Amino acid sequence: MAKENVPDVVIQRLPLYLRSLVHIAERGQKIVSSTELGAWVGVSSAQIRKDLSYFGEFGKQGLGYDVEFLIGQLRRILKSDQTWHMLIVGAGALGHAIANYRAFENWGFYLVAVFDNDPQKIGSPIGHLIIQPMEELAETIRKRHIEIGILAIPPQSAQAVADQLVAYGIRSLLNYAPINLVLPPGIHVAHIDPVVSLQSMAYYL
Amino acid sequence: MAKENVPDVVIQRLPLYLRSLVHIAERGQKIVSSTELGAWVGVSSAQIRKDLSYFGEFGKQGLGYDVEFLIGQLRRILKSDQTWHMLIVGAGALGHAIANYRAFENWGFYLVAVFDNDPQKIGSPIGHLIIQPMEELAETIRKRHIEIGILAIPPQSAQAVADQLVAYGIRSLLNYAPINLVLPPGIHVAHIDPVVSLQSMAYYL
DNA sequence: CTGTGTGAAGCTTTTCACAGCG
DNA sequence: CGCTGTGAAAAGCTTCACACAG
Repeated sequence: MAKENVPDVVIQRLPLYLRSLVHIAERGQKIVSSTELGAWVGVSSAQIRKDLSYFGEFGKQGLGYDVEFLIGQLRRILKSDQTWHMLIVGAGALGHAIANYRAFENWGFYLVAVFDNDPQKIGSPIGHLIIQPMEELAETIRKRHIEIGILAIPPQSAQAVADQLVAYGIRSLLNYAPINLVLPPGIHVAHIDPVVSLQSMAYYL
Repeated sequence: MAKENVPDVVIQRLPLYLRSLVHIAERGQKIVSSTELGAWVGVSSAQIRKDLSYFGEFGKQGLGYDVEFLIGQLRRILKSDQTWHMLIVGAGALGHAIANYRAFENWGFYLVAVFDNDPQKIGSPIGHLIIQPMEELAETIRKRHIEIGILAIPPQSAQAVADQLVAYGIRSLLNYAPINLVLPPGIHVAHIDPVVSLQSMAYYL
């Protein structure tokens, strides 16, 4: 399906291409060149052509790329054309904001369970779900076939909860806790830490 | 202050070093080697030594790095030892979660204003602030010396609001809207888009 | 002996530039 | 012609390996 070994950095750019392509499609545009897409995303045209060439030949020479076709190909490559089940641990302000975020389903990411260890919160509704106690983690992951965990908890407990999730079979983690998780090889983690982003930007101020 | 031209990728790693160093300091550890810090962060020891060498000689040969000293140096390099003023545009669920996030002040980032264009919301409290109308943007940015803008609005209006912020003098943007902003050179943008993170991870599933 | 700081080597990623096709 | 796809060249980044200092 995918070619040999594709650089990590390419995989991180494909979602950006996809996001801009959707935007271009919504404007009613049918065809796009690598130069134009590159201007939207902020990379060179050669970069885009080279990145796509890892996966096949999607363009028409002398013309460009069919926008809808390329969207479909990127969805397939990024596995956003199938269904994934996610859970959130942590039902604070952040957990609520994530649970009510409407953009996940479009891309095949379905939130199917939310957990918290606060007895006050357990049983309360959150979006269309009910907050569950941590004791039900293992069983819910197995029964609902959950592949992705989202951590929206304080940093003190993040490593321990991440270890639990991995022990119960989770292979991908989206970590909103401001701490670096140390996990076994084969587990994929993405960190979202606004302070880290701000600090990188502040360097240039 | 900073050496010649430091690669971007180095600047993006320094906040990760800082975050792990704080964690190490909280455990009461006084000295850390590049090998140990690398294990926490997930990079090689040579990488850490090389990255730090762009800015000076912070370690003691045969011993390692003084944790508190290195924290201080990284704070200085990343300009987290000074005060920055931020505003949020968008007072929805996400805007509220960000406004109530307690981790910014530790690093010198102070939220001083929140804006929304919904008349229903204007005047309501959010954290210790009051939601202001968009008409007050320009004046507030100037009077409060705001350098950083946070976008927590729907993607449809993100580009227009970003253009406004830049026109009024904002140089750094933290964008939570799932759209790629096209901005003039010299303006720094960091994107936080959980769908992009999830899509990159799903590739490996 | 331990662990930093750093040129040099090795590897990865990006850019170039052009053949080839619609 | 215009724009893709792609080897080859260039640039950038990481790792190696060792002199040196405590």
